[in-house]
Amino acid sequence: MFSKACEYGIRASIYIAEQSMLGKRVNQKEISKAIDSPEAFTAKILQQLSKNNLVHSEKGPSGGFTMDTQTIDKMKLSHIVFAIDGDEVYKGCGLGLKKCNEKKPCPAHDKFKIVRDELKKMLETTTVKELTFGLKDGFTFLKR
Amino acid sequence: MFSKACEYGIRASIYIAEQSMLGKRVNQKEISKAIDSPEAFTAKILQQLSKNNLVHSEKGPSGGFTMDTQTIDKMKLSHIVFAIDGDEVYKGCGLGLKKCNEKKPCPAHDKFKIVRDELKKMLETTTVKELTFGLKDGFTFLKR
DNA sequence: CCTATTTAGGACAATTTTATCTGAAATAAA
DNA sequence: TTTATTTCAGATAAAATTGTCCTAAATAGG
Repeated sequence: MFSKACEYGIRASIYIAEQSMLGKRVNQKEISKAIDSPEAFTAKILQQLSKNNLVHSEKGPSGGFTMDTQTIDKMKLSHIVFAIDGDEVYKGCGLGLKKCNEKKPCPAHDKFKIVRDELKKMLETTTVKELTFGLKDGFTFLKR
Repeated sequence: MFSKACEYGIRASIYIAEQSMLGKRVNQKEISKAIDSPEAFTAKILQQLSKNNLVHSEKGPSGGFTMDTQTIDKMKLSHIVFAIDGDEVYKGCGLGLKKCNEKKPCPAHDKFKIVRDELKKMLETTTVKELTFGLKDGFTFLKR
């Protein structure tokens, strides 16, 4: 559904948010360990998130990544997905047609529309913050 | 959402079904022209569909691909997707975890479940046959 | 039987995605 | 000021996906 980069990006964001709420700054190594992802590749994705102002980064010793309170409250999954994969997932044609729209739809247009709208709605309403809640209770997991 | 191979596979299947209902057998060249896909690559995908008994192929002059009436009536999108991409799209974890399930879910498990179930349902209930209906009327399109 | 046409199958090539490596820039602390 | 630590940026590598090419196998028709 999403690219590996996007999956890592979402997991990293959730982890950073969780740790930031505990007042903790985390670095690349910790993050990739916490979400079980390749370190260097994850670093690239963190750069992307940072450029898009979805996470805050600081260099130097005791540096690392944080997410400020405002962002934690506002950030939706759609922001991460858009920054990494774009909106093709829920805007593109299910059958891969370049110019598929209401006026000249592919045969499955309406069928896919329902699913894609559902996905879009989910991504746009789900906050990163709410996804952190289950973590501390040990109800949900970011690896394995 | 799906691989290119799968997108071409679905489009090809719809086209073959449509032509078969008109009593016409179609060959690789016609198919890739009709759905605007790379010919050799499409040939590979047709092989896959043929091996999975989703389409019928015949060699030699005046050979080509057909879909028998029974198959046209029964075939769902899920059959094509499964044959080419597998069931990862609607069974795999949205965040890419290998062992994500009800007992040990990822933070977004329930959120994704709604969407994936919707997708699964759509794929399992949508027939290739019904997708051909709009084509003859010029309401729907398989290319561009 | 011979030839032309078509699918089947395998090897190969190009592109995209995933992942690694190396050095520069920033910065905190000694 | 020096050193160690960290992110940033660019080059490179590996793997997967997408796409091509060539030959074999089947078969219809002359």
